[in-house]
Amino acid sequence: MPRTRLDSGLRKEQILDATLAIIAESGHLCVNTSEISRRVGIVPSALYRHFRDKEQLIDALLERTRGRLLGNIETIAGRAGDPIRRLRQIFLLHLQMIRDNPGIPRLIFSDAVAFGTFQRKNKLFSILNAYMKNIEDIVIRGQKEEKISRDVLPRAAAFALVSLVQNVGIILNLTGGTIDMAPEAESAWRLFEKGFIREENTRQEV
Amino acid sequence: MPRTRLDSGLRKEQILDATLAIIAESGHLCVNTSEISRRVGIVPSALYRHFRDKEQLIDALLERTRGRLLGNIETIAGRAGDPIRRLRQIFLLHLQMIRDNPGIPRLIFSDAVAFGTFQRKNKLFSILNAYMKNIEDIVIRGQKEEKISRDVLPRAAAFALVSLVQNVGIILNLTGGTIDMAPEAESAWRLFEKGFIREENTRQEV
DNA sequence: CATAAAAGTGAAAGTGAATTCACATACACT
DNA sequence: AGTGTATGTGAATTCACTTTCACTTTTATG
Repeated sequence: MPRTRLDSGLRKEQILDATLAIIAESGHLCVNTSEISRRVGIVPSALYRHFRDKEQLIDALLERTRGRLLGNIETIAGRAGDPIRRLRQIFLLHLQMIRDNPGIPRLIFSDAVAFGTFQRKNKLFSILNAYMKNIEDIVIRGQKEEKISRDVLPRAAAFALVSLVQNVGIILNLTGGTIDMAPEAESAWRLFEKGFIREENTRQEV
Repeated sequence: MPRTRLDSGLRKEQILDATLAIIAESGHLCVNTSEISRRVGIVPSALYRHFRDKEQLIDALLERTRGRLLGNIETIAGRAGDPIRRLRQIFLLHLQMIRDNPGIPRLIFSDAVAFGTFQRKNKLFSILNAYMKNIEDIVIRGQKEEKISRDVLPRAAAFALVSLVQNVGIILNLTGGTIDMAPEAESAWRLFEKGFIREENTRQEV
């Protein structure tokens, strides 16, 4: 006997929230229809009113995450100001995001996604690329403004940023939130920044 | 009718090899008894002559991997010579190892492991720690020898190295080996190295 | 060459999860 | 109030595994 009925739009959001929460807590292996529905307060078969199957549910979650992830970065990337500072802002913002939504890196890099369909792998890779592209653009502009050394490969900088953030997420997951390597990551990023600064600037400053 | 019979020790190795190969190709989600046994050339139930259950099989694989991973690094870490060069050797060695054995990072960071039993998570984390400890020690010795800046947090350097290597592995997995970010990783590492060098050294050189 | 232990086999039981379907009911709209 | 539709339910189905077990067959060894 149905207690309450909800508009499918809202219910979908609830279902995606529940799924992300499960991934955050226990990994995608623990995502199953009964656990999702239990959290939402409906019965497993009711899920199929809102999603064709589990695959489509995961796809929807990935799509929603994509929007949130890229929306955030594009706001900062578009800002004016010192490029090195902006890079650091993005770096810190995403460390924060990982802390708040531990399910996101887990979703993005989970095997469920990595070894889903061809399409899904592509979508995932396109998210990663779009993300890196934003970072590269900042580096390139910084180089035009003569603030960042021409020696720096924009893609390498983007790669480094993503790597550090991601590894914080992985270790957070691995240790169940016990060990937070964000300080190490920040410290590592500062080393990177040293490498960014233009030689001429250094000489002028010293 | 059994075609050939093998000593359990050899058969175990075969089984572990097959399992690692499956993980490399398709991720741990695709590890199942029939696929493993198919590759080895036996029947699923025969696996139980060699391992109590699937859990124990994965544990054994993890244990074997641990040995190989740490054995390699300790060889280099123990060597004499310029600490910055040694760090780079370790970095490059592990990029190579990932290329040769794409299953290893996948195993180490797969959810199957991360969300296995408490013990398994601990074992995994202890591998990571042992790995990082080796790197930290090199940095610390480098600082004593006045070759690496005291500003560098040893753990941050270890974290950075692991992050870069790991992300190469992840993207390799994600793109099915199509995209190899090792060059970006190497380039990023060079930026790090700039941060390592002692200020005094820089001033002397300039 | 006899034989016991180790390794392998195939069938079947047990499990848990995804999905389907016929049926029930809350809600919006008239 | 009456009605159609979207949402929810619970039982049943299907499926892919894992694991057990009684039975073979190989192989090493005395």
